[in-house]
Amino acid sequence: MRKATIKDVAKKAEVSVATVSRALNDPDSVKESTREKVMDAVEKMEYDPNPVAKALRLNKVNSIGLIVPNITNTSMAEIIRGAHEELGDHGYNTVLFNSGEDFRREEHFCEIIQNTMVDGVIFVTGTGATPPVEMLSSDLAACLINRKSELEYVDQVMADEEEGMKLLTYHFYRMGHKKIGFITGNQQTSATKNKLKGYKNFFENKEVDFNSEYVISGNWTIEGSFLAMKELLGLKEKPSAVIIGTDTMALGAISAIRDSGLSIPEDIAISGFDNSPSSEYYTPSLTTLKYPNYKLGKLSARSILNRLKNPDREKKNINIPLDIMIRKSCGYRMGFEKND
Amino acid sequence: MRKATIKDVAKKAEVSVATVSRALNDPDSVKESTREKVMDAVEKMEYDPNPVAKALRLNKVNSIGLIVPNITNTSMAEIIRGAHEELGDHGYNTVLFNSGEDFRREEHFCEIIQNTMVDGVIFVTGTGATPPVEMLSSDLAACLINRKSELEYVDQVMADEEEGMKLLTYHFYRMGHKKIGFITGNQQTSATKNKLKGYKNFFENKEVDFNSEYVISGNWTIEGSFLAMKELLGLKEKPSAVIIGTDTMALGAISAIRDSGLSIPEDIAISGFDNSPSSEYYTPSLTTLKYPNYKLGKLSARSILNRLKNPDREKKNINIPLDIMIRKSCGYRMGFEKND
DNA sequence: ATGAAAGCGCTAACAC
DNA sequence: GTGTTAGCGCTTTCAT
Repeated sequence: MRKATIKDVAKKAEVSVATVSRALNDPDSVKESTREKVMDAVEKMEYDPNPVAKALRLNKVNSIGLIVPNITNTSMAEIIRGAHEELGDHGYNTVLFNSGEDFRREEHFCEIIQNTMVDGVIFVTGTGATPPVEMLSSDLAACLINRKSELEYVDQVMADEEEGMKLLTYHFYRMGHKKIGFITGNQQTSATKNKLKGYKNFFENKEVDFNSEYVISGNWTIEGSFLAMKELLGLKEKPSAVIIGTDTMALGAISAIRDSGLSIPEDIAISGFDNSPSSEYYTPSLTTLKYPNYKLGKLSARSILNRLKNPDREKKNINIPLDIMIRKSCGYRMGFEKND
Repeated sequence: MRKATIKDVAKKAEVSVATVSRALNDPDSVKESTREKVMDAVEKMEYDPNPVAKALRLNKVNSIGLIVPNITNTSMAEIIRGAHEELGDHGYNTVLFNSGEDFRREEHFCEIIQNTMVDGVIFVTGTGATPPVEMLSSDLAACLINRKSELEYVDQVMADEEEGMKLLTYHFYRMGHKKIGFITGNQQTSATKNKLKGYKNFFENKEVDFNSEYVISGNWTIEGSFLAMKELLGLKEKPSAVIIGTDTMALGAISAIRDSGLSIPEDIAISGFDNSPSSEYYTPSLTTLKYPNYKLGKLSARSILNRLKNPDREKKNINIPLDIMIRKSCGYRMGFEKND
């Protein structure tokens, strides 16, 4: 049988279509007896309002596009999960676009999304170029995850590496460490600069002094990190804890410590930074910082929903602190902090 | 500026809206000069046809819902990737629903999807119950992945365990094995029955005889498999190759072989079945069968697209053979077969 | 080859 | 509290 329309329901309930619409969308505005008649007819005819007609009328489809570089990647999956959940909780659907790290497909998506039924777009960017958000018509709400954009109407939510570094440093401080070293990546990069900012900022508010001898570049390689750790270990007052800029570099630092006959975390406590999948299996397991992927997804969704409600609000930049992932290498024994 | 509509374009191009529509959707039906005028206006006004209006008029939204139990799972991600790609190639969007293995949410999705702008639904089912497809209004095309349904209008695409088992048996046969054992799971289950069918079917067309001594239940446990392998090894004519019903059970079989002082694959070649993530790291790495997730996604999309084209076609069941994953435990040395 | 107009199913402004 | 009706933006029949 043909799907029932509002007209059919109106006829059956012997009221006008307007009343049916009201009974459904604003029940209090119709008399109870009428409402019951309508609901009865709705039930009997298995009436489902046509979402397309509604969308046309209201100029609002209740869907958000989500463009990701690679669903296969588990961090990405977490982002999607977070965004999807938040959107769903607010009655929005998630329209997925997977570019497979292909910039041309990303561009293509930006093009076709104009002809797609979405109220807004969340971009998750991969390692590649910044997505061509400029292509987007300005009446589409947009939010960027982990990328910046100068566009005034494009919100962004990012993982806050500076804050993360502060967190890590403070964590060691709380455990009694006063001499905390830092093996950086390439110091020219903004990633390293941000971390350095977090590291330095920490000292400003503590009685511990910043010591430039404790900051050495590991040059983003395992070997570089090995050398850097050796250098730290050669200091007359060697640090009792060292933060290493990436989990991979930590591998070099670990072997340098072993090489010197020291043990982790007893003689020296360490942490990595980015929670690579294998860091859990290092010996000892590596304390590190984890991208809050689920939260990134969730907050980006919230952000775009807010912009939809208030299109003219000013650009919003959200920075999410990274989650600290406490494992054995930092010597903390009080159990694990919870992470999502 | 307000988004341009077809009316605006018509005015600018000094033609009727009908002509604009035609110029866009059926260019050959308008005079070249007119077409150019129209296209010019379209360009200038940055006109994008409103997809919602189009959808209302054509009663077709060009989107398919994809309900999955858990995006976080990598097999699921592959399914999504396959489906999304195929849908995209045919101009369809993918509306994602992630139930998080929660049956209540799955039910909820079945409910709201009636009020969602999709032309059809693909269900990927997890370990839980069969999704409540009966709830779906029959004018929504539906396709099930890895589950059966009696409903006449619901297509299904499944991984073909029987065919997979045949593949595996044939693989050993090709390598010269005549005595091929099979350690099954619980023999009451349909999964085991299907595999057994594949195993037996193989012998029907070969000069090798089926030998019931070679089929022993490992009872789905590591210990059971250990015992089963011991039994096979104790046969006067012990098999030279053994297929084990699950990768996990293979662990028991492996230790039984070691325990008997035999080595894999030199003395006895083995394979597992389901490509568990760790099977690659067994010693030796385990030859096994892999679910063709990407293909499952791709074919389910194709299936639903076909049904949309031809709503009255008869129910279609697609069985996809599992991909063989050749590693060291089977003794095959000619390189790896390709897998997606 | 082109235009006028109906209508997809719904909501909301207006009238009563 | 309820009905009438215009109109969201598009495609398509029917005329011309």
